[in-house]
Amino acid sequence: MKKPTLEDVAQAAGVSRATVSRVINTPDTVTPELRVRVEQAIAQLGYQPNLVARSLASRRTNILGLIIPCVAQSLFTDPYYPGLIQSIAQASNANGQTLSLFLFHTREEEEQVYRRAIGSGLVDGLIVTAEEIDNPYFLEIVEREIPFVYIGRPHTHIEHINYVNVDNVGGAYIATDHLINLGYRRIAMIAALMNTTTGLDRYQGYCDALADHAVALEKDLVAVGDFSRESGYQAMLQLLPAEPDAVFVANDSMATGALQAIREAKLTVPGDIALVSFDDLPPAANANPPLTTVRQPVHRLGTIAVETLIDVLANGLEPARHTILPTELVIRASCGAGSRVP
Amino acid sequence: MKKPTLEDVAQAAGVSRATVSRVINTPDTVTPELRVRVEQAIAQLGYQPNLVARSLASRRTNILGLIIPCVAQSLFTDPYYPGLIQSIAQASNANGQTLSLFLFHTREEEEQVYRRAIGSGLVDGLIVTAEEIDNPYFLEIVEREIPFVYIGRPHTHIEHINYVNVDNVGGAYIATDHLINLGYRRIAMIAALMNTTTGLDRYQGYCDALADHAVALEKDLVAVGDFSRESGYQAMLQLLPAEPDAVFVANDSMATGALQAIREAKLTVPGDIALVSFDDLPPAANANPPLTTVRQPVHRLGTIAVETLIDVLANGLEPARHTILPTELVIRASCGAGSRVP
DNA sequence: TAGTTTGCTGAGAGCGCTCTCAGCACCGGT
DNA sequence: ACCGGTGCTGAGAGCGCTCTCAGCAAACTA
Repeated sequence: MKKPTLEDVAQAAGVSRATVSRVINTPDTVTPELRVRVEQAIAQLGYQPNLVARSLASRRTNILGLIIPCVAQSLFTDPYYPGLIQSIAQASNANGQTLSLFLFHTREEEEQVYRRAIGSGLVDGLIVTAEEIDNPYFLEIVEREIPFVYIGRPHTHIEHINYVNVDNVGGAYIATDHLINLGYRRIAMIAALMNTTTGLDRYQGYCDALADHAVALEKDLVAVGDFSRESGYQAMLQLLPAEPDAVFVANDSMATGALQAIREAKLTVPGDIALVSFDDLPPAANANPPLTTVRQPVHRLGTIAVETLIDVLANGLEPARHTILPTELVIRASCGAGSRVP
Repeated sequence: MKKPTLEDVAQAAGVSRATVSRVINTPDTVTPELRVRVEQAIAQLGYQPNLVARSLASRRTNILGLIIPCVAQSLFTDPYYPGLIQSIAQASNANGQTLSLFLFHTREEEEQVYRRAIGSGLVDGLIVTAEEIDNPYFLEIVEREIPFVYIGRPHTHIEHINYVNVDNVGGAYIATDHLINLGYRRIAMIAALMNTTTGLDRYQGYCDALADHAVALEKDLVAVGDFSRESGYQAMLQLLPAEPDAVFVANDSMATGALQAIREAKLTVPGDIALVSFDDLPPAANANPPLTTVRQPVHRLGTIAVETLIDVLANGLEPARHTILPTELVIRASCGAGSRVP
């Protein structure tokens, strides 16, 4: 049995195609009597509109694309992306949109995936995360004026980009500030990828806090990782000889790595070294000891990204929308607050 | 500037629409001379086919749907799904398909999401994970003969379901068998949700192994969790009074919870209690001590699911395809192998 | 009463593509 | 020279929907 079409419903109800379309899309423009007849026909035939045909005719697919370049497999190891994907999916549902996921790992995949996401008419708009700022495809999105929202902070040299981001500078500041207030002075940092704005901003906040308290920034108290647990472990190994009394780590995953390095060095947290990190994803609360960490509102990040995109779709690209979400320090055991007299 | 269409390319190249279409879809049926002319026109105009129009005409969208019911937020806490999503995305790319993600958390969302995924013509086929077996929408997929692949083992009372699964019974068997061979005798199990086939199968493997070695199955050596870390913690608490010398835990997340409960009881792993779990996701290797665990090939699971679906799409529903992937025991510290003389 | 205005409905023209089918040139076989 | 292939191409009919616009009756204004 073939799927019924608008035409079939129209015939069954003894009206025109246009009227059935109206009953579905703008019910209040149809006489109640006719509407009921059409609704019955729809129910009886089990009619469901064909979204593809609708998209072609209306030039609106109601599909949102989410682009995530899976550099360094971090999608797999860091719970940040699952949370983001989930919230974006949820927000898409709430707005009646379908979500298409564009992940890629290699350059060839990237080319192919972007081709499908851009200019094929498949998606109405795009949410882009963690893309390198000078990526040619990313620039193409901007130039072709495809409605999109960036998650993160784009480089400033491109104007009029819609984005939503968390306050990384501020979060890193309060984390470092917290350590200083607890009386620590040799505060190290395990920073992250300095070619990402996130890595840059968190380092910035650390520097700002030190400066505001007139604590000198020492070169050998800063190590750099790549957000992964393993890199946190290595960075901590590198930091240990400098004998820090506290470490601010740019994310939770690296902090768990650092924790292991400290444990293996027969030192304790926070007794010998205090730790504060960033993200507040599940590993933070589950670590031993539980991590004091800066919570970023991942869920709101996704929700607002979708809402911003919907707004752009409805009201045009101008003016550019920017949202910076506040962060919050979650105090647990690893910073030594409570066990310590400043 | 409007997007160029087939018609525009045809005019620019001085051929018919049909010929341009052929150059794009079946290039070798067109005279080289014409083909070159068309290709130049395409390049010059920057033409890209409109996928929506193509879908409507060809009745093939090349979109695959992935349905994940986010019961109990486990998508967020368990790294299983991120890995699965990633592999499915990658396999979709490799097969020139676009992936649409259908997640939902509430009943209303479920209704809405399923409506969009089924019968709207949006997707060619579906990959369904972890759905309750008596879910009405799931049954609808089966009845309407929508091409789909189930990830997991469906209940046997529905025939002709394509599925791909890991050998949960076998994996649980080798895990338990391993503990028995190491000389443990009071082997407890933290099982998982007995209304899932995964939970059931892993329990089955445990029972089988005990039976084969003539070790009695004791009621108070079995506790049940829901795959979450927290439930593993609770289950371990419940098990502790029965004084097991080893525990087989149905997944890694619960094992990390169990680890914490054991640590808090001032007992050591594997000294006082040995632990073996299931999954081999990142938390397993990163735990303290590292977990001996049964590795399931998550990546292949996703790849094969996609390939099976593509096969169904190309060659029809019959016969039903079943794939069971083998599991493998990864021996680390938590089982006490090496430190123990059986 | 005539002339608007208003409110619904149906006809029909697309949306941009695929795909069948007829048409036409050209081939070799007889 | 005739005929049945063979290989390409173009015309045109959809795919299932939206949306404009004309048409028409009822309601209002003067």
